[in-house]
Amino acid sequence: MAAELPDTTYAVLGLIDKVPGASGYELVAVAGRSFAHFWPISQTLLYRELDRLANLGWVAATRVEQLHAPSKWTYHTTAAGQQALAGWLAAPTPATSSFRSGVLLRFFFSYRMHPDQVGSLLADYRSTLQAQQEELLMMMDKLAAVSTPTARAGRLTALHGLRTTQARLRWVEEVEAQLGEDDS
Amino acid sequence: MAAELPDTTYAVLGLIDKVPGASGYELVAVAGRSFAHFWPISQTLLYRELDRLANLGWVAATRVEQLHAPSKWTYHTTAAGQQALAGWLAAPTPATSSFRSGVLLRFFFSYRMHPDQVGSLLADYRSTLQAQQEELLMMMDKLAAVSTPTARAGRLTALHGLRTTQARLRWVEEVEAQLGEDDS
DNA sequence: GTTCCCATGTAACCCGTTACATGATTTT
DNA sequence: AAAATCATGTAACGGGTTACATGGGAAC
Repeated sequence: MAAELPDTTYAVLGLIDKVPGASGYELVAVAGRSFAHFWPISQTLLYRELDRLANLGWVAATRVEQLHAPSKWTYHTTAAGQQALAGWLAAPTPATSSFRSGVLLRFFFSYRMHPDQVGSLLADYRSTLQAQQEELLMMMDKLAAVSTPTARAGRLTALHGLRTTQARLRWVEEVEAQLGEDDS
Repeated sequence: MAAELPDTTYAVLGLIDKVPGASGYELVAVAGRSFAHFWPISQTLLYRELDRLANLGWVAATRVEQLHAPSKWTYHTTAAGQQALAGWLAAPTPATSSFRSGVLLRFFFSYRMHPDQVGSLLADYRSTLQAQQEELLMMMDKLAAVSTPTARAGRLTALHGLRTTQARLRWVEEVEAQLGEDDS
């Protein structure tokens, strides 16, 4: 019986299924632009998964020579790969979700900080959230122009991030208001 | 120059500073009840950090014999440990935050699923979110009764989780409504 | 008398990261 | 001449996980 594979393997498999004929280099870029917000993958890891998928026979690699750029490997899913992807999608989701926030961890110990340190912690958090928000808005804008099922799925995951980010921005304001009361 | 320590080390250090005289076993329980929502720590890892902190001289361990239970080690921060904690809190936060969601990853590939598979994916997601919400509400309720700075900090981090969870619940409804339109 | 709570630990694994290497081609 | 893009890879590390071991006292 085969050992269970990490979700990351299926993430890369799904990407190749979505963008057939792409090189590893291109897949890294696509991953960074698409699901990086809820499933980040580093370049090294993606290449490792490419190896694994090829060994499993789930993707096939083709060498492509280029004139104005170095040669590259391109990938596409095999029938077995598409079946594996479908099986993974059909299986019950084990609710694998992880969240770690350095900001919240520090805020949890904020009673050991000077009040203005707490202020700048929140201010920094707000600006990262705002940057995130703009990025997500741009992504959704770009996807709104396309009316394919894949674009819609991407747009809705971006919306998930946007709603999350907006709620957290409101939280920052809520907390700042509450802390402001005590300082006066 | 000392290698940089992971945030987890400071998380445990902060916990001991917050709950002095606790045993490793108790700290595991406290960590699970307090910052597990944004900084989960497994039992094994926490014990490893306890070792590290003792070796650093940031916490001191005391053996305590018990009559009706096995002997235990209890921990409290040293002056050096408190200084290290303060230094960590004062340093600029490198925005270490990571988020990985198995649900979103699958939803991103939902165009390869049957419509009712998407439906149950969302339904499952909703119930985990609702369970999370109730847990956070209970936590906030319990902390609202206490009016110490540490309780307030804990309550506000719980509020962060609550706002996040609520936004995601609204996202589920938003998405379900949008998918419902197409099925009819 | 089995199961739960207290209490600490070992072993093994591997996912994911950072840093670095290489080399050609194209743009500035 | 330098920097950016394309393209793939190696090496080393470590943080975090799961599974398991142990053992006594308490509770049901």
